[in-house]
Amino acid sequence: MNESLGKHYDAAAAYEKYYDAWEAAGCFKGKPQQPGPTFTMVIPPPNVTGSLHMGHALNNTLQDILARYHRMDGYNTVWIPGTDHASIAVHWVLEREFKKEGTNRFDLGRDEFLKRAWAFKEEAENNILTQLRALGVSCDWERKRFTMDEGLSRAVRECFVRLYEDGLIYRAQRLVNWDPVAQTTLSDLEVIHEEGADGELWSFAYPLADGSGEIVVATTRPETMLGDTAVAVHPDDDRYKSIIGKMIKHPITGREFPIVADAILVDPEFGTGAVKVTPAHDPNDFEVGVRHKLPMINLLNKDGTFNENGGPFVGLDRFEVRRAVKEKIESLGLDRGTEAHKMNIGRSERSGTVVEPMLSTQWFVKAKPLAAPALAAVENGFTKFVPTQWENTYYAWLRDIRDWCISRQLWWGHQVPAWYDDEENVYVGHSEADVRTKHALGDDIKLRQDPDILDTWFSSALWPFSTMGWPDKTPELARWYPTATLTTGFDIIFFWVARMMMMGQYLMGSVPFKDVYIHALIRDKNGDKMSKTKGNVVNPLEMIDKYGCDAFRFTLTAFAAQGRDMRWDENRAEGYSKFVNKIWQAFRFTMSHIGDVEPSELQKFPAAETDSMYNRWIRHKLREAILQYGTSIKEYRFNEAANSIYHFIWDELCDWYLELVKPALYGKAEHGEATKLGVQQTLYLVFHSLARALHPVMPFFTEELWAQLPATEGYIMNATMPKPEDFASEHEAAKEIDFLQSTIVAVRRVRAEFGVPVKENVEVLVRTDASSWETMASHSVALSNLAKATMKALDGGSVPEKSATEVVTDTELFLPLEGLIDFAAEKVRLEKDLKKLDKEINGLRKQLGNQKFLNRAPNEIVADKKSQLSDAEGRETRVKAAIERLS
RNA sequence: GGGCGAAUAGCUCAGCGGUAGAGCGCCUGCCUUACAAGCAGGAUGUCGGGAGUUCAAUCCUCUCUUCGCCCACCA
Repeated sequence: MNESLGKHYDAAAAYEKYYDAWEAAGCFKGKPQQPGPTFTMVIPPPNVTGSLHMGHALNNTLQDILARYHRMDGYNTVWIPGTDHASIAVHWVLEREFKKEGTNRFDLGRDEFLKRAWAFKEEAENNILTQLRALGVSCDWERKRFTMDEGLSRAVRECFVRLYEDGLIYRAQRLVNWDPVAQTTLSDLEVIHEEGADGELWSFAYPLADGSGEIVVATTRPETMLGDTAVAVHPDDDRYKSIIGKMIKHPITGREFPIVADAILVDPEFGTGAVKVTPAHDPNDFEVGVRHKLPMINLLNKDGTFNENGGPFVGLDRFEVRRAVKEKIESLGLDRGTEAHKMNIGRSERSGTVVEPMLSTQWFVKAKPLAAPALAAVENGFTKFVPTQWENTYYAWLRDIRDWCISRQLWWGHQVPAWYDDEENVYVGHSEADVRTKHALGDDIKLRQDPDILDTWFSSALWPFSTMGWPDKTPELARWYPTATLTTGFDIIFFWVARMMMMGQYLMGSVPFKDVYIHALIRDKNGDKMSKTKGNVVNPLEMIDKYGCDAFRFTLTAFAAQGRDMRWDENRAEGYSKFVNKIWQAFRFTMSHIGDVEPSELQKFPAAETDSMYNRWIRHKLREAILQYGTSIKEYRFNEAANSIYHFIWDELCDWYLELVKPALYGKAEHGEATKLGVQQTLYLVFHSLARALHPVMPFFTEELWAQLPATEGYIMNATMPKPEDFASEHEAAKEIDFLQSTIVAVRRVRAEFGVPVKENVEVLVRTDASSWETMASHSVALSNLAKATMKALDGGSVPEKSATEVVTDTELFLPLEGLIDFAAEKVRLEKDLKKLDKEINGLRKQLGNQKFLNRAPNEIVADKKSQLSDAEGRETRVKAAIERLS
C-alpha cells in the first residue's frame, strides 16, 4: 500500500500542493494556435470592491466545471478572468473612508482621489482574486484584465467615438435620475423602485391670478410646487373648461403660470382632475412641458438642497423644504387636506437615497437601433438562454428599451472622450491630439475634456472582446470570439447580458456568446436573500475551510438544478464531504489490493478468461453513469451530473461491487485465483475513469487520486475525459446482478425482521427453474458473504412447514427458522406484501383490460405491463401459498 | 398595472407522460480487517384544491388558493 495514502483526504493540503503547481505548469493557459474546436469563456468580472460570496462561488464553480470538462474533452479551451472597476461602488467605499478622516472627495480633489482609488483597487483586487483561486478556478491568469487597463480603456474610447460618429451617442438636456448623496446621475436600472411605501397625497389650492377663484391640485412631493409652471386639466372636463388659459399666481414665489389642457397627462377621474406640472422634476410633467413649451425650472443643487429658484427656502434640504412648503401653504389658508396614499419610491441602488428626477445635460446612448439586432439574435437562436424562460425577460426589456444615460459625475472610471472649446462646441475623439487633428484646431484654441466619466456598464458591455484585444485584430479574437457560454445570475441580464449582446453585434458583427446559462440565486435556509444587513450571509471561504473545496464544489453542483432558487443547507455540504471520504476509503481499499500487479498489466482491459460477471456489470453501470454525466454537463444540468456519479459510486461501486469482488481479491472466489487479475484491472479502470470524470467538479481531490494511481502521468486535467465507448453495454450482466441483488436483499430482510444474529449462517431452500438455480449457484460465495446464506435447491422436496418466505420474480426462497420465527408475525408480514401486490395487480389488470390502452399505447409499454402483471401474479400465488402453509 | 416562477416525505430539494425519489432527520440491529465520516433493515406522501386533454397525468391545458421575484413615469 502506498505510504502517502492517509486515512483521510486532506483538502487544504491538496490545495497547497496543486493550485500553484498547475498554474506554474501552464495548465490553465489558453493557446489560440492550438487545434481543435474552441471553448471560450469570459468571467463575469467581479467588482474590485467585492469579496467572495455564495453567488460568486456558484457562478465560478459552474464555469470551472465547464472549462475543465471541455479542456479534457478535446476543446481548445480558455477562460479569461478579470475584474471590474465598479465606479460608483468604489466611490461609495472611499467616501465612507473619507468621512472617517473628516474629509470628502471634493476637498481632496480629483487627482488625489484617483491616487487613493488606484491604491484601493490594487489591494481589493488582489483580495477577490485570491479568494477566487481558493475555489480552484482554472482561469488563464496571464490573460487577467481589468476594465480600466489601458487596452480596455482604448476599447471604451473607440466604442464611444464610433457610436458618436454613427449618431448613436448624443448629448442632450433630459430629465435624468439624480442621486443627491452620491451626487451623480444614474441609469434607469440603477434606480430601485420600492413598492407600496406609505406616503400621503396632499392637496392644496392654487389661487387664480385674477382673483376669480382657485384650483385644487394634489401631490406626493409638496416641495416640487416651487417649480410648477402650469396646472393641467383634461380638455373635456366641464369643471375646468371655462378656466383653461387663465393664469395662476404662485402663492409663494409670486410667479404667474397658466392652466393648460392636456388629454395625455390628465385622468379626469383621479383626484380633483387637475394636475400640477413641474417639468424639471417629473418625467410626465417634462413631456407636458415640451408639448406646451412651458418654462422648466430646476430647483435643486447637486446635493439635494434647494437652489436660488427655491424662493424663501434657498439652501434647505429637499425634505426640509417639503415640510416648510406645507407649513407655508397652511398658513396661507390654502391647505386642502391630506389622505394616506401608497406610493412607489425610487431609491439609488448604491446610496439608498431617494432619487430625484432632474433636468440635466448628459450623454446618452440611443438604444433602439442597438436593441433590434440583440433581440433578433435571440429570436433567431444565435444565442440561447438556459433555462429558456429568461428569454422572455430579455425580450421584454429590449422591446421597451429607453435611451441609456451613460455620463456620471464621478471620477473613478473612463472619462468621456469629448472636449469643449470656449464656445462650448463639442469634439469627440480618442484623445485631445486626435480631436485637434481631426478638426484642424490650432494651438490657440483652448480645449477642456468633459469631466464626467462613463457608466461602469459601458465598459463591461465590451468585455467579451475588449479582453481579447479589440479594437486590434488579434489572433485571440479570430480564434476565440464569439465565446461559448456566459454564466451569470438573472439580476444582470439587463445591466450586462443585453448590453454585451448589443455592443457585440454592433462592434464585432456577431453575438458575443452562444449560450447564456442563468444560474439560480442562493438564498439562506429560510428562503431570504443573503445580505450583509440581514446578517444571513454564508461565507464560501468558511465552507471551504470546514468541508474542503471539493465537497463544497460538489454541493454547489448538486444544488444547481435549472431555473429555481436554492436554499443553502449546510447539511448537504456535510453529506457531500462524507461522500468525498467515501470515495477516498474505496480508493484506499483499491490501492491496497492492486499494488502487486505491474502497472503495464493493470492498464490492460481484462481478458475474457479472467473477467467476471461482476466486472462486466460494474463497467456497464460506469458506462451509464458517464453517459449521463457528459450529457448532463453539456445540457447544463449540473445537479444531474453530480447525482449520476454520486449514485454510481455509493450505491453501486461501494455497496455492491467492492463487496462482490472481495472474495476474488482474497483469492477465495469460486473461479479461484484466475479472476483476481480481472478484478484488479477493472478496479483500476473504474478509478482511472472516475477520477477523470469527477475532475471538473472535484479538481483537487481527483488530482490526488491521479497522483496515487499507478501508471498515470502529468496532471489529470491534461488527460482526456472517459467516454462511454470505453466500456461495452452488458445487459445480461445487469440483469443477472439485479437478480442476485434482489435475492440478497430478500434474505437480509427476513433476517433483519426476525432478528437472526448477524453472524449466524442461514440455510435457504430455493424453488425455481433450472437456469435460475444455476445462476444462483454460481453466486454462492456472494450469497454466503453478503446474505450469510447457504442456498439449497428444493429439488422436488416439500416446502418446510415452519419457514419464512420471500418471492423474487419466479423464484421462491424459504428460510426455515425454527425457533426464531413468530409465525403470527410472519403471516402479518406476508399479508402486507399481498395487499401491496393486490393493489398492483388490480391496477395492471384494469389497464390491460382496457381496449383503448392496448390499441393506442406503444407496444413496448404494453409488453412491459404484461410482464409486470405476470410477474406480480406469480408472486401473488407464491405469497398466498406461503400464507396457506402458516394457517 | 404588466410579466415570470414556485407549491412533492418532518426539513432542504430532485423528478425528461408509463407502478413516487435523494440527502438530512427518525426507528431497529450491527465496531463485518476501505470507510461508525460507516454497514444492514424499516417507517413516513389525498405529488396545494378543482376541472380538462390523454389508453395513461406529479409531469401537458385551464382555473382557484398561497407564497416569491422581475418590470412599470399615474398626479
